[in-house]
Amino acid sequence: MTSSRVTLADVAARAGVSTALVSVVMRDAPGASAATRERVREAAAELNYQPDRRARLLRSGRSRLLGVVFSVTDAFHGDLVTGLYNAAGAAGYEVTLSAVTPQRDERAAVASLLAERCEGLIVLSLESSTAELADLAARIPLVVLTRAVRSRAVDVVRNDDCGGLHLAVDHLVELGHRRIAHIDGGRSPAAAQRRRGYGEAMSRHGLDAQIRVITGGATEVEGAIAARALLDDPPTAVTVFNDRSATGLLEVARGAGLDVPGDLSVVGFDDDRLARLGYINLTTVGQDAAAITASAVARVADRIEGRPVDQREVVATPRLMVRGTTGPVKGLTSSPA
Amino acid sequence: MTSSRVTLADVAARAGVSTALVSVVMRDAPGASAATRERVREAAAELNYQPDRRARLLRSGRSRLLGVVFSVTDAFHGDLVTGLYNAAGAAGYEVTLSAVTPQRDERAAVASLLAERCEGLIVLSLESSTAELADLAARIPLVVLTRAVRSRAVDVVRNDDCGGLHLAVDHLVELGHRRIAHIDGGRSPAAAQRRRGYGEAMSRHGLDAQIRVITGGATEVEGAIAARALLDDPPTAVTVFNDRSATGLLEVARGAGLDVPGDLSVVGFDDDRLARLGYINLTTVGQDAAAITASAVARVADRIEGRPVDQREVVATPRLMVRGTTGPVKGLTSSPA
DNA sequence: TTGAAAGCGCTAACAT
DNA sequence: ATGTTAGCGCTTTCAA
Repeated sequence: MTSSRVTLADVAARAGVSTALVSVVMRDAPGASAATRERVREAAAELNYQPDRRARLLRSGRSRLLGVVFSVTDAFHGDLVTGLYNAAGAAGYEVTLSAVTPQRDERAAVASLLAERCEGLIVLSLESSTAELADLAARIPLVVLTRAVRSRAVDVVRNDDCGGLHLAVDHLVELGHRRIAHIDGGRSPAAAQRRRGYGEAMSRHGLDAQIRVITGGATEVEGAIAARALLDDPPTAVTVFNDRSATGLLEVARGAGLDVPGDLSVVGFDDDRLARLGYINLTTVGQDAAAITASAVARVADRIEGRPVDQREVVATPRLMVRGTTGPVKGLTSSPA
Repeated sequence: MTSSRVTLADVAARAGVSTALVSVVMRDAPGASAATRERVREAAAELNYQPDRRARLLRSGRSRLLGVVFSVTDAFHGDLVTGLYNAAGAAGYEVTLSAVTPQRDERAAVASLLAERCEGLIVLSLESSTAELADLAARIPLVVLTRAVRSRAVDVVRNDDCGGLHLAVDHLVELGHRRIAHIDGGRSPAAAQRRRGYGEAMSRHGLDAQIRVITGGATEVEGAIAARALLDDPPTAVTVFNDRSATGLLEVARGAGLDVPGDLSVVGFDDDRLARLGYINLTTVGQDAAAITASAVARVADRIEGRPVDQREVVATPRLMVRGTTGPVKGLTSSPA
């Protein structure tokens, strides 16, 4: 019943060779004749041999293992984990996951990874304080994703949130919008970046920035509240802190009889699962998960292998995903004169 | 820079004792004086010692490690992973995660876990065929979650989908509904179970089962289509295959001017993130992730530890989450006569 | 209560 | 091309 007790020695005995030779064959290392290789592989297959990664890594000193801390509740983390597997595989590293759950905090997740002797850590999102991160970074190569860290001692890879709002505003201006509001996301670092990007882009176009500040956060409810505030004197377009908030706003705006995008164009941020749903179909600023994860793996590999690193922070370029909630300003298309 | 090279021997040297004793202390095993314990702990802390789990497990033969295969794209898997960490911890097991992504299939995820020498596997959802699962189950203790498996050779823990629809229908009947439709979810095993539960419950109440069959699946779009079909002659309530579909249905129903729950009560299934959103606030049948995961861990532990197992399939009891999309039948509350 | 020694499954030197 | 030996960091007899 419980096999998996097959070891190198078993394979060696069956193939009639030494364990060292089996090791060579299993690792595709040079130093074995084709005939032997064949025989060893056959024996291994017959015995259903699985190399024991732990023993292998214990002996060889290096683990080539990257620990990834992520949160099970965050949809975008799924995209990042996907990218990390790809990037790590390409770079010759394995990935081991450690989840943050409501009952398992970041500290626990990190400790578990440390006990597995990862060579480097990639941490998504974060409860940890800057000080904790700096401590950790002093112990092991570390890259923090998706958030800014106020420390010159920690490597960070993050999205260019500021640039993302430039994209959003440019898109709306191109469609003829001039009265564009921004629904703010509260006091997270990301919200500040996005607010700034909005302001910069508006000035660049010589437009008045009518920032609607909704303090407190990033949820559907807050988007809905913002929408109500907007209804008195609606702009022709809004950029919203994130997709969740934008979804709440859409809900209220449509409920109040506004046509989207006829009366109001809406741009979100994140390109999360919600935004892609057919019936929401939100135009939004997408983070480039593939680029972010590739940078993260490259960076942590540089640290592990002792290569010099020129900058602590890598900023990824976002992409505008044009969908159904943005359109030309009313009257613009219907004025062929 | 790169520490983490601290070993038991280092701690032993610093504390002035043998490595065996340090091992005892680190494992909280009996056989060391309080004074020694104190001294060893101090030394370990000073050196920032992290036990090497690999070496530990290699030596002790057992790994007490449970491998979990899950999908990064499925929100409910997040809940299950959360529960698995809790249950495994309580049972004295560690959890190691292996994700299925668009570029990493179940086979790869399982192979990686096997190489880590997990003692048991818990696999969520599944692309694998029944035959593959049966093969795997012959090699290592295995429990499959969230789906039925047509094989007497595989342990399964799943939700009582049929019973869930009994709950939903009972709730609606209690609110005075008699004309209740069911939006079907296509040809998955789960859809069949839910359809059956609906039919059974309706007969039990002596009601006519007006099943609206929408073939093809489980998405918002399909819910929306079903809603349109319903609009000609709407029932007073519907049970819907899942929350995603129910969300699409809500969208269309409200867009058509129906008041929910005034004109139409809606019950979903899954209690996924969407359902809990304030502005959707869907009454739904929740799967008991805690119970499912506890059963799964208990079952796999039984197998690992060689305890007899009486049944291959464990069925968890779902729970009705009453929220804002169900209410009394119109006229019933306003007829105090 | 404490220490010495063996060995988990594997890889890396070094021999042959 | 192949085998022998040693030892990764830890736990586990067994002896003191």
